[in-house]
Amino acid sequence: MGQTDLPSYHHGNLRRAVLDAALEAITASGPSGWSLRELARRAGVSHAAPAHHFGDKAGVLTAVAAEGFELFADSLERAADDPFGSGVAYVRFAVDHRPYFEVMFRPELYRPDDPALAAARERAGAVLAASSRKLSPGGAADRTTTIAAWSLAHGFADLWLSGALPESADGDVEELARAVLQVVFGRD
Amino acid sequence: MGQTDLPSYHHGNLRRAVLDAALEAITASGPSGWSLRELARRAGVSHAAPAHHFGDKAGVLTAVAAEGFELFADSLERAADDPFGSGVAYVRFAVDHRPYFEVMFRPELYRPDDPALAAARERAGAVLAASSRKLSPGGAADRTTTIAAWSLAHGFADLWLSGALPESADGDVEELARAVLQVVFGRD
DNA sequence: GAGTCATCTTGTCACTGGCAAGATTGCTGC
DNA sequence: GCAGCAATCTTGCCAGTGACAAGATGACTC
Repeated sequence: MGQTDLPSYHHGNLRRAVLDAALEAITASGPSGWSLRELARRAGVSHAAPAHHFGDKAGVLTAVAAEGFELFADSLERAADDPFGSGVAYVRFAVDHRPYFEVMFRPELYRPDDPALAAARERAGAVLAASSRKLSPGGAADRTTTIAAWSLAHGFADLWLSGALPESADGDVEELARAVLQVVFGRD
Repeated sequence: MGQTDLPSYHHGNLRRAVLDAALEAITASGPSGWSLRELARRAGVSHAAPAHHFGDKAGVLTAVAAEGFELFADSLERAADDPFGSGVAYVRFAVDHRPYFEVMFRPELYRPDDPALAAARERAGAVLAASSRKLSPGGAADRTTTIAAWSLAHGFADLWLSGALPESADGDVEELARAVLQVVFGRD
């Protein structure tokens, strides 16, 4: 019985543990309602351990945003055939991965020029642009239509998450999202 | 020469001074990038003075949100005749009163059940609802159209403020907003 | 099994939020 | 014109936080 579950000096995967703790904390109390030391406690390490991996609090949020944009790009890619489906996927991502979404579009929280983050953000942007290109193929209004579609999905997601829509309380997100997105995307 | 501009014990209008300092600080570094003590220093009072008026940090942000919703309702009222104009006013408000807007739709930052705030929020909501009622008069799709219009304006404003739109760098907000809003509001 | 280096700990400092107790001053009634 | 009162603001304090420095531990390599 030599081997016990005594905590070893080296955690093994502290980086992931801190990120997971951060996601939980953001879910519970927003992107600023927690401390680095609290994440350290949740991961069972000393108060200064997270700093080694992330530098500071902004470093943690940068990593969260980067991972978020990667997952976001994945989600959008799976629906890239169809602009309407991309819109639904946009809203679904916001609701299903709320802690990521709450950080991603708030660049003052992290370091927007971080290379890994910038790459992920641009990948997501490219997928989004490609899918919206199918909305109004060749037309001169391309850019305007793209921004309108993006704004609609983004605004709906943001209003839903903030609880501004009374429907947030009990309604079904996807059902309402489909009806709303139809207004611009013009089909079912 | 008896009367000098020596700082008196009583500030005179500390509440407003702290609010103004908060608005400046939010403009500079977001709704969480500052401390109560910093606001006190800016207002030239002791570190505990703001607490008397606002209780704590959430109290300051509650007051900011309440004032924001009042100003927001005022802006929307001036454009209430016309749904399209309301949409433009929505975006204008977000851009012209950015620090307010950045707090208003983030209820985890303040106390959403504060009476003054709730009243202001409901006033703004009522103005918005009244104006959007003119969009699709009598139709069954009323609620959906309303949410779509709201989402479009809100999403555009949020994306613009976050810098997600490349156009944020140099373009003219109102021009682009008008073009984008037209997609749902369907006129110029 | 010695050297190397990433990982994690301990210790520390200035700063923050929030509370308690006291000082100052405007105001109200007389 | 002044006594008493209540609002306003101050000083002092404490636990908790972010950030840094220096040292301990152990995994990995040759």
